[in-house]
Amino acid sequence: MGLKVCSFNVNSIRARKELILKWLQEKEKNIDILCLQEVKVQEELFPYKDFEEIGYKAVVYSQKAYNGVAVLLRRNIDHIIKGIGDEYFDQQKRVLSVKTGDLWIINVYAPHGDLRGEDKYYYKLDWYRRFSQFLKDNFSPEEKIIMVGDFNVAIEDKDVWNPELLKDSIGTMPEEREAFRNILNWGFVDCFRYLYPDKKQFTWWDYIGGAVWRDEGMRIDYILATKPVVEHLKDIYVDTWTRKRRKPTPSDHAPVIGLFEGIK
Amino acid sequence: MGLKVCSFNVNSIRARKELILKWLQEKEKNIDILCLQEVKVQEELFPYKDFEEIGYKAVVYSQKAYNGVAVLLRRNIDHIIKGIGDEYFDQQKRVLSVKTGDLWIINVYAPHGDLRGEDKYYYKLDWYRRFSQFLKDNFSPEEKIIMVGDFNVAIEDKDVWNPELLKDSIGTMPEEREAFRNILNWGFVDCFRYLYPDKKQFTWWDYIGGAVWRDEGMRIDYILATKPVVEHLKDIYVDTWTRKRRKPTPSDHAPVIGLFEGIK
DNA sequence: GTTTCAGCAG
DNA sequence: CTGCTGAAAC
Repeated sequence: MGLKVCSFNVNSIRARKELILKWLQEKEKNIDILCLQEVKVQEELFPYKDFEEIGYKAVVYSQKAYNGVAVLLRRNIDHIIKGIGDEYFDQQKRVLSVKTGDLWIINVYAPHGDLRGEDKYYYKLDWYRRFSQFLKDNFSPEEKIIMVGDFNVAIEDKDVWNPELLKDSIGTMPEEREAFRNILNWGFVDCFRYLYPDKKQFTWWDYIGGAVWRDEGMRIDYILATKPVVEHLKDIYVDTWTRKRRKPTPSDHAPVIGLFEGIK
Repeated sequence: MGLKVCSFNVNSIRARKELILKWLQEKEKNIDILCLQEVKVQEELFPYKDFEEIGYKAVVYSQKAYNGVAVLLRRNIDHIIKGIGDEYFDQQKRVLSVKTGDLWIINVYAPHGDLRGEDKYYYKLDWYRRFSQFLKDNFSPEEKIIMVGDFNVAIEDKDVWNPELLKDSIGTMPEEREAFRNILNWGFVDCFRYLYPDKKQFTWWDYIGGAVWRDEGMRIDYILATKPVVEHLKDIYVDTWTRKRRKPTPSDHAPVIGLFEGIK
């Protein structure tokens, strides 16, 4: 009777629909809240029906070709916030907040970024600043909040397979880490690292060169929780069932799954 | 101990590979000579290996994105002619001739054409003239020749589902029919019509509107044979096993299969 | 309706 | 390496 929450960057809901449905039915039958990133589809074209048939209501905030997030759940939907309240940044559909009971779910797809000095490098840092503001404006660390998603930052060196090789690359730069750290400092706990201080576990592996087979990846997908929720954290793990296959082609990310017990 | 010859416009060997292999192994296990059209792939990228594994040697004459033909066979390859000996027309890879024993196989993908007066309308008629010349230059009607392929012409009104509706459309125009008739008159018999003078049987159905389910098609794929071969013709049929399905997506054409008995 | 490509994004 | 778009071809 725990609460099972999943964050999964699917890299296109259309390309991945069959695999996700199979996974939900054969491997992870009792996920309560499924947060998807990079669904890359117009909202009207989201396959609502397929997920309804297995019991999920879908809240979708998305756009054509890029970005797009969705929260699928088997619980009441009591409030929805689409975007971060910024006309400029909300041109890219990256954040969807859904309240169920007294629990907020914030589903995030942070910008990928680029190398230092490039346009997208600055966009990412600016986005993080604006996103911090959004959190401060709408939530309090005293509330029950589970924030999940692809933050496109590996918070520590132990979260990348080869820190020397990947020093100062996208997702490991100190200024990116600081931007993400600000979010945590506001009042979130990194659930995975909280339970497993030393574990090497990645959530993303490059498609190129079959990196997943040598476990050359990064941990950039997170389940974060405010203090009132962390108390209920029971376990958290990365499920490579979808990722470690060739056909049908998987997402380059694996889902992260958190278990919370005794939460209403 | 007959000879089974197949003509199949696959509309991309890469998109269709799995379906064709499945069909060859589950439905048509004993095809001796398989002629493919519109393989749409660079020769280096043709999946030679997959067909070798089930016993076929592949001779490929193809190009990127458009056109491209291949002859797959389980017999000796004694001579190969690529193209029609014309630098201009051979920019489009449409004709591949393979000799096995004293039997010639000529595999043809004729131009699609366009409505009267358009560039591609003239290209098609010009191509037919040049192709006639190629036949005269290289072969004799006294030889054993099986010529197959997508000729993009429905030779008679009974070869289209609605002759009134499709009058003067691509593939039914009198000048296209005359161009194809010239080929037949040189010394080829239309094997299907020879055995079945009145049968309504199409080989192509438009993807649009699910035409195949209402049998709204055209007969534009043929197996032709010179007199010394027609004597051995036993049967000919269109196999809709691949065409009548939704997944994996089939070609818009169905294969035509001819049976010749007592041929060396 | 389906496939191809280039160009872009990740 | 995989995905999406938009145009062109059929």
